[in-house]
Amino acid sequence: MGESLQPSLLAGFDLSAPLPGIANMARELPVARVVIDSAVPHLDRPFDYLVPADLDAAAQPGVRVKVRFGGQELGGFLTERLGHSDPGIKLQPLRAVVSPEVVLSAPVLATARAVAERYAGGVWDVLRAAVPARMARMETEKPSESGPAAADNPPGEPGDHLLAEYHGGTEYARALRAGKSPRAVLSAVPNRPGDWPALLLEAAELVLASGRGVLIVVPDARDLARLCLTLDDHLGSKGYARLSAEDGATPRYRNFLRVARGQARLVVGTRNAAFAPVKDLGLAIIWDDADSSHAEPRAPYHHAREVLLLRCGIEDAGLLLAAPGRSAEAQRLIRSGWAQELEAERRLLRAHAPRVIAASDEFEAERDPLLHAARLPAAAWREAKAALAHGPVLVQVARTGFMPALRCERCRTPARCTACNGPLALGDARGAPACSWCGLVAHDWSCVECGFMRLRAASIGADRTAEELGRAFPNINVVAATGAKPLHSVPDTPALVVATPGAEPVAANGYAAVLLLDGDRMMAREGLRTGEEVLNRWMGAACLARGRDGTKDRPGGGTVVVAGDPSESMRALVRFDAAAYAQSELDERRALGLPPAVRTAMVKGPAATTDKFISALEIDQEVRRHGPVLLDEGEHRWLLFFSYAQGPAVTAALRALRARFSAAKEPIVSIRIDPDGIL
DNA sequence: AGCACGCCGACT
DNA sequence: GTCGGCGTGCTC
Repeated sequence: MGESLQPSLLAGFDLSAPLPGIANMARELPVARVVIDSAVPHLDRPFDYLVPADLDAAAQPGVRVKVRFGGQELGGFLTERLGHSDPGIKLQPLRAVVSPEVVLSAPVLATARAVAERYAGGVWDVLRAAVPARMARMETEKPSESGPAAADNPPGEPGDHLLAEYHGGTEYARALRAGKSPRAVLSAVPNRPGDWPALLLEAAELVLASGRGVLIVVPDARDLARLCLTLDDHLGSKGYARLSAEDGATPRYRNFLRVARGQARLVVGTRNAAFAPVKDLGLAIIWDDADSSHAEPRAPYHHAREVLLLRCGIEDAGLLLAAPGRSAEAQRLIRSGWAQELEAERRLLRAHAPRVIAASDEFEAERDPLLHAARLPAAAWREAKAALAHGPVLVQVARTGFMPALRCERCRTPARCTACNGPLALGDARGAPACSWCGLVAHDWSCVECGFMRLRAASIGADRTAEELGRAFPNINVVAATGAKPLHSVPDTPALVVATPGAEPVAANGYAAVLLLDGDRMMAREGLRTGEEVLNRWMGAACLARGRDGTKDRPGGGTVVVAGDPSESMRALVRFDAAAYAQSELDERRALGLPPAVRTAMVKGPAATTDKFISALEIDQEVRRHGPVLLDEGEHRWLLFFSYAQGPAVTAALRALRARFSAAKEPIVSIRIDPDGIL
């Protein structure tokens, strides 16, 4: 800004009407620039305040402050100290420094700004996710003995060469150790010593040894628990900091302070840990970036992978995207040359991946009513039966409640109510199917397409499946693990473990078999990325199975049975090659001009305002505009398609216009950038 | 969300 | 001539 040319320290102060306390302001750098806690779009910019002399010492960049803003007291972060402000503005004094603790570092602020730009959202919304709520007592708590992270075990004993099992991995490791910041995408080989936590730890230790900090972001509490077991073993619980919203506000803030104070150089956590103020970040690692838990469910709906991409650019840090499968976005980073691919040795993958069997033999199951009820293909039943002699068997089913949707058994046409056209379902009370909208009981249902008179459950939930499997496998212990009843691990004893995607417990020595039962149901969801999501869920579960060959610490013979109609996803699972699948998906999207080969924005709100918003948008003519789509309650939705190169200009235009509309008191339009699940 | 400032009507 | 209606726009 041009004010650096302004010679007078006092420019901008109204000297004719001194403010209270102006005589007592700080002598050096008397102006504090503050981002305020306001969700109002046109107030999403810094405001300047005067620093009273008594707050001078505490008013450092990065601290929480209180300010007076248009009649009310607001919270905020002090971002800068300046010699003077813009001329012609009466500055208010800073009301208070909430705590001298520096909780917002310069690179994190820069990242938050970049994230807000990318997602056309407010900086404050990002900061709220980035900086955990203050817990005042934690600030005075004396740090429990051992100071900076000290590894009890020197880095690098068992499994020190896991990265070397990938083409380019040795060079990648060397670069990390040498203080460089390489970027890579890796699809992890399962059943290696210590599994993926050991692989990520190996990369982290190389960077720690180079004197820099490391950040590891995982999708959820289950993965975090698994990673922390490994870290506790190798570094001790004091050797790193763990940041997860699920740990609760107090431990979260305690750990956050250790990071902010530079007492922890290795940080692991869930999505918002991507903003952890790690000092001198050398490497950020994201595990399983295709998992939807990495997307923040609140505005501006940022994704941890994109946060880290921006942050690594800002801090010149390395990035490692590691996963059981491969997201199309990760594949794009390889294809564009931004990241290198660390590809597994094919021979190694063949030996350590489980054997995968595709079972599409519906008619076999029909002969056995028990298997039919549990919708278990005969091949799956045979494999499970055999595997149960050696260990636990995982059964992955689609996420849904107790109430299944019904279809015609012969032609698969969804069964609908004759009165209101609502979907028919079986309640938990056994009996005739009923409409789940109007409740009308369909006594003698027949298919409107083919006249067939038998129904089949399109899918049933984990609880119901567990019940049915109990009947198909008498005398076998059956446990269910779902989002509602999470279970992190199961013992290495024969049992059937029914779980929904993402909630699969880990078996101590791997599962003897994994049955993937609800592929058709998961595939039935209309959506551009359905095939990709299904493959990722399958790969995630398949990687919990034992390998084809045994290793010295794990038996072999692992088998995966995938049931359902043949599909590209199924073929990719059988070949255990998510990278090739992601590449072909990406090629297809590029040809069609669809995400993630292009970027998208969704604008939605009251019809008139939204249409006006779109026509007032000052963006390149080449940006494709689709709409309006009429939604419920008179709302309109528009979709914009634009290239990655056009991205910054488009999101900047959306942000600027949103601010203009907000200032003009137009109703709120909601904007989502690169939303998942709309297309 | 609150507060100032501003341009019209009603009243001491 | 002055007080005050609330409509519009800004808030460091």
